[in-house]
Formats: sequence, C-alpha cells, structure tokens
Amino acid sequence: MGRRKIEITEVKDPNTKQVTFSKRRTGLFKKANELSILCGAEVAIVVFSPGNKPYSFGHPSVDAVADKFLQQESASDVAVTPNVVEGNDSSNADNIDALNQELCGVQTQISEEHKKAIELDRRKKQQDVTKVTLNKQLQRSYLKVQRKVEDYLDAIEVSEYMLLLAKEPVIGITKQVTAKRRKN
Amino acid sequence: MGRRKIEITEVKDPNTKQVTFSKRRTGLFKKANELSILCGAEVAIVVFSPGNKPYSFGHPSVDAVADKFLQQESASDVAVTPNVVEGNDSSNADNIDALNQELCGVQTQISEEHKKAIELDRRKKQQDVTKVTLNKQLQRSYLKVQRKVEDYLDAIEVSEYMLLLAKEPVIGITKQVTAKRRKN
DNA sequence: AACTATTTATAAGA
DNA sequence: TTCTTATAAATAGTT
Repeated sequence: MGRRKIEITEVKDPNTKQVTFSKRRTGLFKKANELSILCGAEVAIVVFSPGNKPYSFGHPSVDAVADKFLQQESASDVAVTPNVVEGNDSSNADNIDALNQELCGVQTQISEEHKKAIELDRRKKQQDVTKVTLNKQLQRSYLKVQRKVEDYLDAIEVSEYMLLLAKEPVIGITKQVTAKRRKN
Repeated sequence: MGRRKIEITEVKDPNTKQVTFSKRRTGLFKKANELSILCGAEVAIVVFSPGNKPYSFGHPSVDAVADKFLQQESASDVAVTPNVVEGNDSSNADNIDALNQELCGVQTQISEEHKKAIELDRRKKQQDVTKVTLNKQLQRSYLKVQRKVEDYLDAIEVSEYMLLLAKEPVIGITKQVTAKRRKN
C-alpha cells in the first residue's frame, strides 16, 4: 500500500522498522476504532514496539474488554470441590499435603498482589487504565471464589492430624493445614 | 474503501453490521499480523462481535503479550514481605487471623483455578488460544510468587499457637495457620 | 462467498 | 519527525 509492494517479512533497517511500526500502529488503532464504532464492538489491543514500549487501545477500555473476556472463562466453571480425591486416610494425607503446599504459595501470592494493588492505586502510572488489569482480575477472581469458601470447607474436615502434626518439629508452613476428606 | 464512502457511525441494519464486522475484523487481524512480522512486534487483540462473541489475535500469543504487559505492573513490585505488621503478640495474633482468612479464600481459589485449567484443557473451545489467558496468568503469578515463598517463610514463624489452637474446637479452616512475626 | 469500483492505508521520498 | 504522493490494499455495495 505504498510506492512499492513490500514483502511481509521483518524489516532489517532499524530506522525504517521504527517508522513502519509508528505508521502501522496508528493505522491498526484507527481500524480498531472504526470497527468499534461501526459495529458497536468492544475491542482491546496491546502492542509492544520494536523498542519494547507498550501501546494500547481499548473501547470502551482495555480494562473493560479484558474483564469481559476473562469472565467468559469463569462461565465454564465447574462446581467447586476441593481437589482432594476420595480414598483411604493415607492417600488423603498426601492430598492434604499437596493442598498445604498450594496454600503456601497462594498465601504469599495474595499478600503480594494485595501490596501490588495498593501500590498501583497510589502512584497513577502513565499507562492509566491499562495497568490495573491483572490486579482487578485477581481481585475479582479472589472475591468470587471467597463466596464459595463455605462449600469448600463443607467438604474438608480438620482432623486429628492437626494434633498429630503439631507434635512434629515444624519445618515450614507446608505442614500447617491438616485435614482429611469427610466420608459422607 | 469501497463502492462508496461511509460515515464512521454505527451501522443500523443488523445484517450489514454483522457483515461489516466480519470483514473488518479479518482486516484488523491481518494488519496486526503484518505489524508483528514486519516490526517483530508483539501484538494482542481481543474483540467482541455485535453478537457478543469473542475473537482474539495474538503474536506470539495473546497470552504471552498479556503476560508481558501485566509484568510491567510487576516491575513496580515492592519487596515481598508478609502483610503482618510488627508489634506485640496480641496484634500479631490478629494479623495471623487475617492471614488465615485470606488463606481460606485463596486456597479455594487455587483449587478452583486448577480445576478450571484442567477443564479448559480438556474441551478445546472454539476460541482456542483465547480462553486460557486467565488461568495461565494465575499460574504464572502463582509460580512466580512461589519462588518468593522462602522469603516469606523467613519472616513468619510457626509458634506455640499451633499447639494452643489445636486444643480448641476446630470450627473452620480459618484457625489453621498459627504463626507470629519473628522479632529479629 | 465472490466480485469490483472506490476509498483508504502506506512506502518511499522530500 | 511530518508531509506528500504514487501505489498497494481494504472494503461497501453488489451479485
């Protein structure tokens, strides 16, 4: 679409590449804007330049579209049941152990994400809306899931393993939760 | 760019609107693909049709780009420290309690997300790549954070509260983790 | 789903 | 960088 036809292959000259990127990114966002207006469609685009700078376009916003997009996955949720299999006590113990390990990492995660969210709220980044996507996501996911905690607890029983473990030397946080699958 | 010039305003006729969407979405994704090849740029697009169906384009993948985009936020991470404040034992106990509550929800979350991921892998959706974004994100976030667990554990000590609590009637999972801030 | 008259995007040049 | 312009490419309306 220019003075000459070009092959669609990586542009070698870095300068030309940058110019091409600028022009085509502008064009892409313009097209995206037109699409959203003409068709009432929601659109989100994220692009990284050759120099690795991020650019984004969103209608109504990157955030809104990402959110909606991710909620689709949630629509395919299965009923919440702990991923502990039925079985004898020893295999359950193993499962509990696995759960404990998950617990550890996730505990740290929520702690970290919490801080991150607060930090992000504090300093308004140059990227505005675009930057808070993950945190909102995790927040939403977290809150949604929290409502299901009762169901989960219903299926887990803290048992005598609790005391049992308490007698052992505590090495890490991995041994804290002790429960077995209720046999109902 | 057609037989006639059109105003960039919402297309009224639903049929025409759908056709326009199809054509322009194809065009948009083609442009995005060219941009990514010509400039070695990473691009991710998510679009919802007038009929609210999601479409996505990604190079190298929606996932990879979203990941990178979101990691920009992580760049502003503060050092990972448990959000337990320093103080006397009683206030620490409160903090532990708060942590426990977080733990519950998050435990369920990871369990749920785990199932979700498996479910999503199983049935290959019409949307292919597009649908696994959140799960991979959480996975990444989870794994990343997991590497920091040691730091976290370094700051928390499972204490005599463990035994203390074990003696109480166990009502829920909220009382399982018992630790206090190390006073170093 | 194809076709094609036109509009629009853009490659190269200034 | 921004503008100009010849040309390639996208697409609106049609079949």
